[in-house]
Amino acid sequence: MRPKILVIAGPTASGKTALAVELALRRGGEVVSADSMQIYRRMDIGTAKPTMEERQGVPHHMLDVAGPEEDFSVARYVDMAAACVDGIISRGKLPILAGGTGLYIDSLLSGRTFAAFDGGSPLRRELEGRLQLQGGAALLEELAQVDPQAAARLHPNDSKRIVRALEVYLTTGKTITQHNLETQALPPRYDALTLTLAFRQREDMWARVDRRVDQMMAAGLAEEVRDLLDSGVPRKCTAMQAIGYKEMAAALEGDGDISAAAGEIKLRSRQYAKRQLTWFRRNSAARWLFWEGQPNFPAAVQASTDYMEEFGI
RNA sequence: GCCUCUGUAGCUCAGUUGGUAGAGCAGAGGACUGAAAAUCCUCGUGUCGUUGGUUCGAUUCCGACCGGAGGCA
Repeated sequence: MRPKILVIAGPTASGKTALAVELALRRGGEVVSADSMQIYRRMDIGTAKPTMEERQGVPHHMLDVAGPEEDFSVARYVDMAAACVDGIISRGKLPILAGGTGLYIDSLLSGRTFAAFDGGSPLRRELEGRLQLQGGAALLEELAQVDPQAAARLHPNDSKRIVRALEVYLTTGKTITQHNLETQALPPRYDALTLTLAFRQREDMWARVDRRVDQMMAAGLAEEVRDLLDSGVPRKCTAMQAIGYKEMAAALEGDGDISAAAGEIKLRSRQYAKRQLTWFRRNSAARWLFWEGQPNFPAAVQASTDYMEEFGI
């Protein structure tokens, strides 16, 4: 029998943290973050990492587990987060997986494994070089020779995935299609009740996102980014691709227009939230909690508790 | 007051030598298996400022009017 866990998903600024903490306090749980950017140390304001006050004494895992110059990955996340979840279970408490990175959540729950990967391998550099010279269509054609199914699903412009598919085949001798099939056949690691938070009206979500960005600016996002840059964190690393960081870094090293950067951050955050919703919508088993205008936590706690009782956690 | 330029999709603009129009951005939807806050795909009918005129036909030409920008006095 698979361990049962609670998952709280939702787009950015939908209230995941507050609900997770509240439920953890009531039920005796610990929070495991499922956020690809809160992973990094020294990135607190821009990632809206829960403060100590917000955590209210509830243990939080998978925050600050990597340096900003490090390159993290889903595979590393799954390994580490699974250990956290299992530890919580062994302590007799409820694991609450809370976060907005759909790939991380699904990968952890499904028990998915990932094909071998070695960072800056010569093969990868070669593939990327050829991508520049010959273009995606040529590489896609080459992929079609060995893995027609994967090639059929990929668009010539989707160079990131074309390169990875070729890389997987050339390093493991197994096509990514086959790897995916095998991994899909694996039994899920956990039995999850997923609660997805969302705003009924898109405009309400935008307003919330905008307000949150204003709060980040007031809390010193510009200084946080400045510090990262000053300490030598390269602009191109994964952490600096986070929304809020890349725009602010560009402003700080460019025209210095901080308020224009804030506007850009709001825009990118809204677009990100939309993409998150697209991801979450495909989980047909998820229970959705919709906010009417503003978040209503007492009501959400009540609804969540009902669902949890029904689910048996 | 006069002169010049300008008014086209939510925004910035292109265009039609007269046959009712198209890009970027925004927006919507989708994808996603070791970068995922990343990356990629699909979707464009709007009184062409208003109103007269010329014309088989005007958003396109002409006039007037109403916005906007600049110049001269």
